[in-house]
Amino acid sequence: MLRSTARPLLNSTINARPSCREYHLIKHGSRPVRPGSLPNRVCSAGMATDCAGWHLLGTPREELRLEHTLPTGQSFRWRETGDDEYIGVIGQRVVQIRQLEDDVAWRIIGRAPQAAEAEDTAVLADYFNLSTPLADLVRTWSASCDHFARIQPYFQGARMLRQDPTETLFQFLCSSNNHISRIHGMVERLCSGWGTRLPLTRSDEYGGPAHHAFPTLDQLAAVSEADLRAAGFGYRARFVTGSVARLRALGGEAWLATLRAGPPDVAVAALCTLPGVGPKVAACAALFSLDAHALVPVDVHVLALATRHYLPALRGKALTPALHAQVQAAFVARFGAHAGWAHNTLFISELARYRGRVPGTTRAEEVLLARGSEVAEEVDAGPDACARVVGMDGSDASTGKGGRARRKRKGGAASVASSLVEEQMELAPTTPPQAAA
DNA sequence: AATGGACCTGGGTCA
DNA sequence: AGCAACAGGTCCATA
Repeated sequence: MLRSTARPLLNSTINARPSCREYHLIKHGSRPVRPGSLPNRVCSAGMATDCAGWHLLGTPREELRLEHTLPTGQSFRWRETGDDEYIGVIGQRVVQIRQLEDDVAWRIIGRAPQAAEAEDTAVLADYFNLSTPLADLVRTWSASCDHFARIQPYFQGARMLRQDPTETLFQFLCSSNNHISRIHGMVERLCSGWGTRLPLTRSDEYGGPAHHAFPTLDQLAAVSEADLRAAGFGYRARFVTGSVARLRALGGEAWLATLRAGPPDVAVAALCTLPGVGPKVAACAALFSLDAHALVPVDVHVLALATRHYLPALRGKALTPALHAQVQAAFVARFGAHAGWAHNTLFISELARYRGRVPGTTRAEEVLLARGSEVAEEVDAGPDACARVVGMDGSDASTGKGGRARRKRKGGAASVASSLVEEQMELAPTTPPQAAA
């Protein structure tokens, strides 16, 4: 279990507001923490008017960064409510959570009656998988993979969550052939429509929408395919009702929970018997909720980075179950028992919204693909010329689907050129961000 | 065993 | 301003 260091937070982060300078004792795990050290961000105006209820998770930045963990596609239950601040639901609790300079602060702003306050800390620690030390793993992975070592400093604290199995399964049942913003809405409608509402306990600072627990299987059993279609689920409506029925026949939530104890391949095989669940969705559910830390959900992004860095022979091949297994094996061979965690950091670095954060890697490729052969000649001129071409000063705004579409059309030539640029850029020194992002 | 198409919907791109 | 292609896949029907 991670433990917070005893050192006070930086003076510059201390809030000067009188209401926050009272000596509340903020419990952190079994240890009280002097709240005089509660930083500005926690007590800032506009949200909190006092320090009551806030706790520290005890996670330095290399262990947990919210921006790399909550909105990056593991869970669709969090809403960004401010700069590095989120509100979401963990089980029966509504949680407000904020990134601090070198820790994370949280408090419960709503809960079901049966959710005991005494268990709050344990629930948070479990959800954030705090028994697994990410920083140690990162050191190991960085030693065994140059590419990982290069991109990781830009994506610190990308931690795997340990979510509820039922909730995770249905979230990712919605994810097929879909995009994140829409999945978020679908999950939200599922919860608000059929989940139990969680009463707010601190309504003084919160004026947002109501929060709901994820519906239980019994609650979901009352939902028809027509209901779901009306709620915008499209063809996935049938997957949801079908999986609900089958799960209930198998033993419901309790059956799903037993998969945590068994081997990952058994869990994946079991999940794949559910309608709408294929290798990718099963791997997501298992990695994000069933303690299957070695599993790697192979989607188009992961396949792309895998062929680029580990399995060049697979370039251009279709993402079949057999290929999925090959990529999975390659990740385990390289990253070991927590390959799924390593994959998570690599995956984030491939996302469009984060592309370009690492100088000379994914951004270079993106721009190269967008410009095609025009750039290829520059590549031959060496890293310096290449850096000019790809706009290392950030002036080039070429991102998104355009590049992807062109990649498909350009086919092999662009791919070859892209790896060439990457090779060149790997030789160029990069300057990772320092302590601050 | 592998490949190709269909499938709902909507936010972001491009002409 | 509209539109088409696409999105963090899965299922089913074919050779």
